[in-house]
Amino acid sequence: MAEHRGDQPARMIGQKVLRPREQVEERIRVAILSGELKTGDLLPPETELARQFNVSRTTVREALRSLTTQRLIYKVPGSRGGNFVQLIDHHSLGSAVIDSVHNLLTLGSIEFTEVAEVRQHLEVPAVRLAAANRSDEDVERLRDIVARQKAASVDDPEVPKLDEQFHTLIAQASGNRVLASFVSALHHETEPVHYLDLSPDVGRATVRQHKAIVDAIVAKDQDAAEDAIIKHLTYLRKHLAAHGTH
Amino acid sequence: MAEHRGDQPARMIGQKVLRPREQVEERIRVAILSGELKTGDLLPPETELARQFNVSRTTVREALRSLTTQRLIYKVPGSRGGNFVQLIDHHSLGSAVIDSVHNLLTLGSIEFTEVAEVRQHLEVPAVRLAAANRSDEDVERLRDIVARQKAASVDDPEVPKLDEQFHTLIAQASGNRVLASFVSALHHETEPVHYLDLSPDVGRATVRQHKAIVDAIVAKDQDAAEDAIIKHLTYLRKHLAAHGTH
DNA sequence: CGGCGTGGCATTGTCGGACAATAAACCGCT
DNA sequence: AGCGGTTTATTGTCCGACAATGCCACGCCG
Repeated sequence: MAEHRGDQPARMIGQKVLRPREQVEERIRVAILSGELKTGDLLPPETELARQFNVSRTTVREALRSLTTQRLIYKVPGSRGGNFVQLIDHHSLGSAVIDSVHNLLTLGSIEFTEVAEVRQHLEVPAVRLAAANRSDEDVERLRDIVARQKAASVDDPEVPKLDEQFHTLIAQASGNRVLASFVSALHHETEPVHYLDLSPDVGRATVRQHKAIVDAIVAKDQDAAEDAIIKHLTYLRKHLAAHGTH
Repeated sequence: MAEHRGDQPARMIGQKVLRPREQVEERIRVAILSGELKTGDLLPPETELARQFNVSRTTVREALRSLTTQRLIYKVPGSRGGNFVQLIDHHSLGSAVIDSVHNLLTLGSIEFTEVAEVRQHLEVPAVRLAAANRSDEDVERLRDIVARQKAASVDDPEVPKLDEQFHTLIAQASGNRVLASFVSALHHETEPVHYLDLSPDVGRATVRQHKAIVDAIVAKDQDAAEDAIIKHLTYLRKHLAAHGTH
């Protein structure tokens, strides 16, 4: 182990030269993705990693910074701190989509309507699958949400959050985690607008439509669920366009 | 400008303390997302940024490393190199989805079938929109792809790439860039399997079905397009299950 | 005159070491 | 036993230096 930096001679031709930082980053990434390092595991201290890889702590830190931004690890300062392996589940996909869509929207590289359109197209299979695959707990959670929506007044700041939870819950009940992540993420990015034009009438209608959707899911009636969600989405779209969505 | 580091006293209560790296990163991010810095623009050298922000180059570099990982900038070493503002369009969304889905699949946090299922659900609205919104150039490109697929032999290494291009082109023809990014990304992650069991018979049938889809899109017949894609997807699913997808 | 190596130069990449900031654990005083 | 200061392990930042990179200009040579 007396090898020193800078010795990658006589290797396969055409092999791209990897900078030290890239190699360190890749080695740690592979260790995580292969399961060698599991969720919650604490990596060795940066000085120790630097010693093991035989690079400077600066290089190790750049690799760790990149992995942190990729959400593969998270950093905790302090005595018992360190670099921990981040939990990586389907919510990561949702976060990634949210970030990217948010950037694209503020830059004007995509239109708001494109996001909303995709979300609506995803919600139809989501309710159908939910009606097919829902568990009893799903039903319980959905009824709870609808009850709280009925109780909330239209100017309650909780309203948008409840609506997002409602649609997210349905997507989760579908049993397809990719679908759930997409619906949740796209809903998160399209929600703020709903919040604007919310009259008591619209609020009551929304709750009624939500209830119809839940009833269909409870009855495991896929066609009824599809009808209900389409009515709901159509209703919302109408009451958005009326408000002038720039 | 004689202020020195470390002086953030007497500020709004509850205001989270931001580390220097976070502040630098945020300032640059805002500059990019606000349009102050445009695609292709060259940032000042790291030493100059360090001087302007009154932090060390190390800190600037960590901020830039994070922004690089987020694909907001890219770095070029060398004399005329520097940190450039990355092009941020809807393809960024596709890349983000690909990366995240890939991680989740190799970690076993999501199932392959979940990804394939969502993709198939998205392809239906994609062909319908394509039939409605296609341009003449879209038609040209699609016909070109199908022609090349017909010409290619089943063991041609181009086959998977052509299939991905075909489905991606349809999604692009829909006019919805979010939809196009999703379909393209999910297809990219689910394609390798198709590649396995590919007999000449299946190859011919695939080309025939592709042609039917294109014909429907050319005719702007949404219902026919939906029928055709559903037949195609069903056919593929059957010939995948037969092969035993672990 | 034109190609081509070659050395200069600006910039990023890495190094090494020091110190500051952080936060948990420890210890001692009451 | 509670409380507060102190120790300690680790990440965060600073500094200065040098290596690596890759464009550019210049000059050598054909």
